[in-house]
Amino acid sequence: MAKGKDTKLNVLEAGLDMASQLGLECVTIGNLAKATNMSKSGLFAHFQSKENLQIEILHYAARLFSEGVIIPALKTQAGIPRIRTLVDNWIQWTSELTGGCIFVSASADFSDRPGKVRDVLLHQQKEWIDCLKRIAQSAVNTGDFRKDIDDDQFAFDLYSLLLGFHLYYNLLDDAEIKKRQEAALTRILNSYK
Amino acid sequence: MAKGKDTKLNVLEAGLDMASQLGLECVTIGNLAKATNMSKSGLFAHFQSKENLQIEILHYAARLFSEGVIIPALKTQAGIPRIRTLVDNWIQWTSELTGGCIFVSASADFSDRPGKVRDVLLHQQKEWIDCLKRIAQSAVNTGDFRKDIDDDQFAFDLYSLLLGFHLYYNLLDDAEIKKRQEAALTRILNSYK
DNA sequence: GACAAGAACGAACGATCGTATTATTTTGTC
DNA sequence: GACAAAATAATACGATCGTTCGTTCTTGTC
Repeated sequence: MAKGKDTKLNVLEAGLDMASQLGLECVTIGNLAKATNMSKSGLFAHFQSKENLQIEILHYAARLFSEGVIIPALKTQAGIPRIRTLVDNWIQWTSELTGGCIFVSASADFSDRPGKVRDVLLHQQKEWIDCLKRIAQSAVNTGDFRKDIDDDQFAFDLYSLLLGFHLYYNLLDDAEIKKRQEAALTRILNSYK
Repeated sequence: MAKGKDTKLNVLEAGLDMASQLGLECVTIGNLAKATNMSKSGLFAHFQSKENLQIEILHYAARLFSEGVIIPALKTQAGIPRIRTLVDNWIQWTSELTGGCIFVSASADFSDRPGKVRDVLLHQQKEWIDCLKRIAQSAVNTGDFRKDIDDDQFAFDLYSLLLGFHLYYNLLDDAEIKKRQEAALTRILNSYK
């Protein structure tokens, strides 16, 4: 029976949208049911708890993130070009969402909320950082970066830049933020050459 | 009548603590009443709506932030030493809070939630960025920074760094984050000399 | 000590929360 | 088309949400 899959995907899409605007904790089963023209109980049956719903939204977001940000970057030329593509894709990803990036807001919201949701989120964030580290290493291999770089430091530098962009873009609505992000990125890249 | 002031400060303190852990939107009047051993209605009377409560928590946090982070930094030697003090104070501030920094989580949560809370938050964030710009200018005046720097870019660079630190410190619980933050700060400072 | 003002409370409102149970509709298989 | 399984809905539960109202306790002033 394929109907259930379709419905669930619809719900997850609407859920991600809602989480992007209001935060993962404020995605309510009632509101989500309204948004998808379903009954509360019909929607609830697809997940078995709100916690599961939140986790599935995170997994759904991660799938989209992987398909839209990471994989396309890995297909481009390794080294600095790949890093620039990754950053561009990330910015594309966060600007396509109605609100902000779900991982950014959830990271702030769930860092002090122990439970399965936090565990999943933490795992995802570590994977993302590992991804940044691998991309740094591939830049070492191409010779774009020098050999003795600290890839953890690079991941931190790059992620911080994206977090700054996220704030300036979403809350502050800064018109010149793209320019500043590019300047900062160039400075970071140069420091690893 | 001074009793009211005391109680209200107690409530705001507990409210800030709760907001730091759960996010500003999840500060509930019922829970806050329990935390302060008050009745819901007794507590509610001090604010006239939940929105006002949230706004007053933000103002209370801003006062503490100003007293604990900004003013002490302004009393130290202008230039790079002042910038380093500011960063240290900021880190001190966020690690003294039970959860994360209320401004960081609220910025993520309220960027797509129009209303008075968002307006206050936006105003505070712009003031904070102005503060960073002024401190950059004072470093220009002392000669620590060269004359043609872009102070908006500096504010962005520094704020991004703090946001990165915040994530690594709170969610990822990274033991080496202090070291990485210092490395990144030094690199930023050098690029403005 | 009377009196007004302020502070805190108790109880209740309608709405919504997450969840469970039970029924109905839709779907795929034979 | 019969039948089982899956998907969705209807209804209800206790808890909590933000808020209101009327009452009681506390405080300061004269």
